[in-house]
Amino acid sequence: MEVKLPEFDSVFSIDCVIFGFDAGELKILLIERNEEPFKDWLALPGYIVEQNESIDTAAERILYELTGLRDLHMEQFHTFGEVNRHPQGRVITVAYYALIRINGQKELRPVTQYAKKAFWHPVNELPKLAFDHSEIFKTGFNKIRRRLSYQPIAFELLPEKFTLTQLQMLYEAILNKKLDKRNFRKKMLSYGFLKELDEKQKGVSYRAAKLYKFDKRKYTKIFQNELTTVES
Amino acid sequence: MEVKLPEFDSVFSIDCVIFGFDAGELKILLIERNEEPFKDWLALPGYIVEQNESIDTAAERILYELTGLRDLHMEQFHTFGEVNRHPQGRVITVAYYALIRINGQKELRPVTQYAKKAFWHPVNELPKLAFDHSEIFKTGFNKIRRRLSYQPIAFELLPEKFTLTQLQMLYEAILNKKLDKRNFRKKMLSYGFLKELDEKQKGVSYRAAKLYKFDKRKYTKIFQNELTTVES
DNA sequence: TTACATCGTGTTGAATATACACATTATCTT
DNA sequence: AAGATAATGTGTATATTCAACACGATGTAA
Repeated sequence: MEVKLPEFDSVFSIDCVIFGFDAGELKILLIERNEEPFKDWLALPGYIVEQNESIDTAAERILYELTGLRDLHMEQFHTFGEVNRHPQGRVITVAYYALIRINGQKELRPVTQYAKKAFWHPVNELPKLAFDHSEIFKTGFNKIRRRLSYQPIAFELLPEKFTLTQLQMLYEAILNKKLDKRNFRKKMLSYGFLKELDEKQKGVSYRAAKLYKFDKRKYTKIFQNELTTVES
Repeated sequence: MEVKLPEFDSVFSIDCVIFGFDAGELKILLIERNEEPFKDWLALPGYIVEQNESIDTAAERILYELTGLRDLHMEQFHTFGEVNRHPQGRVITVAYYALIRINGQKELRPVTQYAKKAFWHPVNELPKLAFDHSEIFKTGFNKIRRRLSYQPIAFELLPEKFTLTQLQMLYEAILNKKLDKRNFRKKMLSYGFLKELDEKQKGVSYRAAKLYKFDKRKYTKIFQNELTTVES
């Protein structure tokens, strides 16, 4: 080390926008804060990056500590660096998102004291969130919307077996518009990564729909072809 | 301030991937470093964010200091946060890109001592760069490639008046493939944001081509309509 | 005047996207 | 068991977009 890096009172943090889909509604994961500033406020799960961990690792750890959720594939989508976004000092935050299945089983249980609890909240009618988290959410939501229109990322939100109507409802929830049933089905099936199962929906009081499953192998094959990247 | 933020020996930095187009070639802006580490290496223009400036402001300042360029519209595209990406400590860097006109007039002249010089270098055959800058460049290049396929961002690289052939050559340089002349023209003109001028190319030893100009007003109108964003 | 280099232009067929309605099926109720 | 209910599952016609493809016109230079 020939030159010392300057020492500022500044830190990095991670905030996570985790989308889930349940009961026909799109939701995100919020925590209730148990720490100042913004104690008792609702906020995105987020915390400070340790000095010896990469930001991707930090994102996983932080989400786990605040919500008990693990092993989800998150991706960074934007970095927020306004000077006064944190009242206690300079904090630049890297925002990540993920789409996951809300599974009745999975309990949301913070493993640190920083969060009182973690829970799913519908994306419509979100309350005001701590810090600039409302803006972070909005940016993230717009990202996945746009992404959904050219990449089939919706499957990550659905249970393993799902009906085409469920899939369509999810698209409609994210894109916030009605889609045509026949055209939607035609298009989805034409991709070739939906596998029709020999099984039907259970427990509905009307004609049960066929269940489908997402064929990841075919999906990645198709998806890869669409990306042209430089390697050199 | 009730709780103090932790004090790590960690800093934010900004790195800029600035694209230009000249003599039919796509280029990026590099500097020759005048500081350890990586003294004398080629690198992307980049430096440390001050405590009292937002990252967007920092990006502008840093680019100016290292290259003399001002007032360009940069956008962040990714944040690099591996633990050991900087040999002197923990440095997380937010990468920005911009597309600009290389103007014969504009001198590239660093105003700080951190860079010995700044210059344009063709994106093909880039040498190994300092830090993880080769990777940052690659990520940025892939970003603009993908972006070019759904947003007409190429105009930012061309002189104010340009021919359709020049525009096509630029697309071909970025996308790295040949395009069909007639289809390309048809499509570009169909957008309606190209304004045909009453002027022709000068100084060529063959039939001169018509000059066009980019109509920013129409462009933004069309462009806005394509984005559906959430506001609430 | 001739050679050269690039400009500028249209059509056709294929693929994709859009608009649109009703008979079928399983369940529930009486 | 008959009828009501609620959602499933399916096809066609039209418009739009994309892809492939070649050559005469024009200006410059020798």
